[in-house]
Amino acid sequence: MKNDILLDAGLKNTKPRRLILNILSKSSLPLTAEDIYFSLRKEGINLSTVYRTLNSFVEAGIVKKEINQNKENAFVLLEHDDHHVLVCVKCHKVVPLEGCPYHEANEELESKTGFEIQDHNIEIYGVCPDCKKR
Amino acid sequence: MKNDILLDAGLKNTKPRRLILNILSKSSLPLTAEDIYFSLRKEGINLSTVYRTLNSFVEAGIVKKEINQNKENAFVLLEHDDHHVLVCVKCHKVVPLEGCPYHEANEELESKTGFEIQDHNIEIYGVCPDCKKR
DNA sequence: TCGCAAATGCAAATGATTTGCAATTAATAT
DNA sequence: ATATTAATTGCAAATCATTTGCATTTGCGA
Repeated sequence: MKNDILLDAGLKNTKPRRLILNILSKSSLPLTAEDIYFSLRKEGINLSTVYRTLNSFVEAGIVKKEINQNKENAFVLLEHDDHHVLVCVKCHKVVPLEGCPYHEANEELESKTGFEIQDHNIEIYGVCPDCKKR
Repeated sequence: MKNDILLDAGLKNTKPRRLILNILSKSSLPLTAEDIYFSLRKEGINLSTVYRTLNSFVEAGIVKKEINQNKENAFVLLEHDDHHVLVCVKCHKVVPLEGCPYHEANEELESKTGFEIQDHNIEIYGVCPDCKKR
């Protein structure tokens, strides 16, 4: 069941962790520690706890730490990582892609490398049509 | 010529910027502001200048800000981004991949989206052979 | 249910990044 | 080549993000 995410990772099943996991699971965008702290303001969870929890989630491989569109440190559930995006190097627009042109290659990659592949993330950089006009 | 990178980006061609660009161009790994500051210690460049320069490089689309293996904020020349890596979600080992299985799809993607593609970055998450054993 | 290691909250400390301002420098027009 | 002007820099101080120490609480296994 779902709560085993924590147990499996060797983490005690506590209220702050359940709450934070829940918030992350509802957001496909990466969230900053502040974002999460704010969502939890009525629960009285401490900001230190948010940071400590996020760090242990990263350590456990549940969550990925990355830079969000606003250049802040942010956290996203690995399984929610927005896998395929085009990023404009001029205006920093981010356009999600449909489908995954890399799916077929996974099996080959698994046998070649011995990795058990769970997820992947593709970012493509270029100049968007709007910025090309300028 | 190479120095036009700065001019093209609308940035004045100054000594700190040339030096920082040069350091970035020699490293395929993402570097922290501190890393760069340290490399420049004999040049007497101020740490604020390093930060300001890196931010304007990011703004100009020359450089990407990302989280390095040590979970710090770091900067890498877009053209040096280590494009294809396997990341173990258990031990955080990073294994670079040879070749790019996504290369052929670029042309199709350009015509489909109108983007002028310059670069791309693929991260694949999974469990490495060593961690599978445990 | 008990005992203990792990987790939490709080306040304080640290570390990273940004900012204000005066002095300098690079690009532009003369 | 020089003067003009806006952009850039260095420095010190401020701010913001993140971590830490410690006393208290809580979850989990015996």
